[in-house]
Amino acid sequence: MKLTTRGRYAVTAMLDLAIHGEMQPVSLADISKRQEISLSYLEQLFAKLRREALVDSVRGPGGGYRLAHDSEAIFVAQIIDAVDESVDVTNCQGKGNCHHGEVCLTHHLWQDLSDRIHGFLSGISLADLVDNRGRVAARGSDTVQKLILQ
Amino acid sequence: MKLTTRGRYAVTAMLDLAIHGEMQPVSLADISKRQEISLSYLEQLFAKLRREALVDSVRGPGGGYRLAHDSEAIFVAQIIDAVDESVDVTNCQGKGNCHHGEVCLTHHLWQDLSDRIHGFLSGISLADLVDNRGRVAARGSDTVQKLILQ
DNA sequence: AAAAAACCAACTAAATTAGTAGGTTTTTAT
DNA sequence: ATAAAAACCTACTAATTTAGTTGGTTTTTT
Ligand code: FES
Ligand code: FES
Repeated sequence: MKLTTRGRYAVTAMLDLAIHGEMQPVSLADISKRQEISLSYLEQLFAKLRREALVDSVRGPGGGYRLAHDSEAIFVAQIIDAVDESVDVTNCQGKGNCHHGEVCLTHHLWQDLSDRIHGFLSGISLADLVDNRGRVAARGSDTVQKLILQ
Repeated sequence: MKLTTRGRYAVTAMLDLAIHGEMQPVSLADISKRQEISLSYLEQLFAKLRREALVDSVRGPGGGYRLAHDSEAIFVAQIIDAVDESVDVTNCQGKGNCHHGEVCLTHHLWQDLSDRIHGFLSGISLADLVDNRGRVAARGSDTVQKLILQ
């Protein structure tokens, strides 16, 4: 499993986009300042997010990035997948072959955990995070007032 | 989050102990052969498992390791914790201070995920894994025949 | 006395991550 | 036209971590 700064940065940056990008595109320079993430590193992450069609870019002055879909339709799992972090915790990438080509003793445990993590992150949209300022334990229909963030 | 080969090795080795250690202690040389884990690496892992009182050791020929408790009372989360892998996926180790000493935008998301992962692994004992050969998705009361493993 | 095992400390190679450097291209505003 | 703002692109680098190795010692049994 890889779930490190890279994935956290990507989700944070996308959330920043969801919050500040309603009217006009948001430049990476802005995100870099607000979230304290290296601009160049952000560029690398957004190259991947764009390849996976999670964001659209606008070049030139006044340009930046926009969410490619409604924030209700972008899920945390997609963002993490896009930047090459994997929530898969098996040794065999799900192939079930890490002990002489056979399933090892603990494969099902890791597979099951992986599925649960992915399921959890697949159920949380950027809109959920905006609504709840990241507090998702009691997520779903419980409507929390939109907070002006940052 | 660190959940890599080290944690998987530790759980696999403990499961091997649970399976083969009913009568006499199991040597690391045996586990090394059966599970194909470097003996020296196993020694390092078992030093930690012993420090956390999850196993007892018996020195000298015929010696080896034994579970320090019933397999019903040893949980996967404890094993992972013992070998210094952490299932914590926050950037702040739960302190909530990674953005100018304040909670960052995504803290609650990661905290919540961490709690769920830990909760999941805290609910699975070695006995569960022995019973189900690692298949824990429908765990709990569903009794599956004990399989002779390996 | 020999062998089997735990126990211990230090080192190493490989991989990965986060970040840097140094550009180019596109587009807008003056 | 020019300058500036931004995306876009490639390659490098320092630090960290991991998995594994080496070379022992101590304890206990046969
Ligand atoms: S983790 Fe999948 S077979 Fe071992
Ligand atoms: S992850 Fe905890 S404050 Fe940012």
